[in-house]
Amino acid sequence: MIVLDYRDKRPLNEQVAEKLMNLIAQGGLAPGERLPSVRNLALDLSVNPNTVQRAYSSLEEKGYITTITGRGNYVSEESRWKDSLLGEVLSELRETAERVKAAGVGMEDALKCVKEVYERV
Amino acid sequence: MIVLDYRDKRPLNEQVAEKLMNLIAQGGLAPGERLPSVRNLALDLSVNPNTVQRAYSSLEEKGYITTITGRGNYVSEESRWKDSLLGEVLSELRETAERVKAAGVGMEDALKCVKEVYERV
DNA sequence: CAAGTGTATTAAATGTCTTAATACACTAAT
DNA sequence: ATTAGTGTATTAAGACATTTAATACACTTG
Repeated sequence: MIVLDYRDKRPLNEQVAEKLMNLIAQGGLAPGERLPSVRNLALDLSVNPNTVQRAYSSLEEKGYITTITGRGNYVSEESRWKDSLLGEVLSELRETAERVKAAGVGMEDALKCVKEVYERV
Repeated sequence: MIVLDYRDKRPLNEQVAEKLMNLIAQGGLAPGERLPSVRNLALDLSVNPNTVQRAYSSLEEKGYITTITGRGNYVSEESRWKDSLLGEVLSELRETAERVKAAGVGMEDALKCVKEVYERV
């Protein structure tokens, strides 16, 4: 389900959170679906439960999942996170585009680059 | 010349390097121009000389500046860094585009976003 | 020679991340 | 009620990166 990259310098809890978020955003985890328990996912990933819990906490804070004590963590309805995700991701794209532009890349090349990503399988 | 952001979680030496790199890429520091000495910039930024030196080292490694022991650090000719900067920046754009796509943003919207950045003054 | 330069080293302080070992409250099934 | 499984919280310890500090050395220029 998830594979951690130990060469990546980012904290494990962030990696876990991001990968789950991507899964949710792409529909790999449907709204209402239950996530693995903190302890189970920690076992799967060979990671400390605290690390998984931090990942889950940040996901709940951002609205991707809903936590029910004693039951588990469930994927939220799309309406809970869709808008903020779009906003976040588009502002990231703007920032990157600014940097690309500042580096002297022409608009045509930048657009072509984005297009290629979309047209790839 | 440079202002550090202590709310930013990234290391100071990376911030210094990035801000100088942006200045160079945008022509704020012309090729051949001399950079402040390690000690002087450290004083200006209220930062340890070691921190500035690390920033300068990474800039030299990437070809943005040329270091001459006993004399100082000088901005390299554009040809030294232009290509690698383009590559780096385009791969960053690809990564961001992947993320934008994964979040469910349509290609048209993504392209429009990039276009708007370029058409802005 | 003197001043200013880049460079290197060692030590200490700090902060974050991660693991580990518990403990507690809640929920569901029996 | 008991039990198993859940989320949550706490404390301690270690590993690691970042930064500061205090030096020292080699080089270049005037």
